Amino acid sequence: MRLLQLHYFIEVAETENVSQTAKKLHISQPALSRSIRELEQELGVEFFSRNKHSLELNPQGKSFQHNIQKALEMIDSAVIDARRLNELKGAVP
Amino acid sequence: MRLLQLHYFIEVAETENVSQTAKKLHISQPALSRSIRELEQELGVEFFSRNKHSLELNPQGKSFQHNIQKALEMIDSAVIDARRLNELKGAVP
DNA sequence: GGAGCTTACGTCTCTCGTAACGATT
DNA sequence: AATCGTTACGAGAGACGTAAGCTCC
Repeated sequence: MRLLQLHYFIEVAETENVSQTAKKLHISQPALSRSIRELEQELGVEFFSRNKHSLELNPQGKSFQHNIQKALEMIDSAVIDARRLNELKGAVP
Repeated sequence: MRLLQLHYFIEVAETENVSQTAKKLHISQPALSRSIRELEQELGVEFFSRNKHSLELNPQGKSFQHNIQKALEMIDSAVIDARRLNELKGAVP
């Protein structure tokens, strides 16, 4: 499970469209399709209902989307907080 | 920023000892040392005070440790929840 | 001198993009 | 016929382990 895969998943979950998301993320369509599929295989969970032509987020996918989105936001905040503390370093007289 | 790097950071932050943590994680000492350093370089923040022989977690490091630990737990929970929903799939008559 | 962190280097795995295919509308 | 998702393959980048160097107790 890679961090980038999780970001990719969030974007695809919002649009339910790989081609469109690939353009937005500036990566190729196959690379994005593979990332999502490998994530599902590794976790042993299918997040999308596939009919060989389109994707639809299922209940597991919706749950995962919600939880992972919060986790990613938390990581972003952790970085921002650390950088802020780093800026203040030595600012106390 | 890799997910594995964050896990490594959490472990090293707890012990403040790379060698010991490397044995526990079953990776080499240099690989672990590099992972931590690369994480710091990428984020532009130093998490440890170094005196060329030992490490000590600084305020930025403590903040990051706390926040990232919660984020990683949230990711774990997200996976568990998704798997649970997957098991229940089709269980409703 | 022993314990600990870092740098150098070769190898190997993995990810990506291009190309080709199958399916659906 | 056109659009969308998936698979195949070659190339490039990245991560790890071994070996070597340097510092502190």
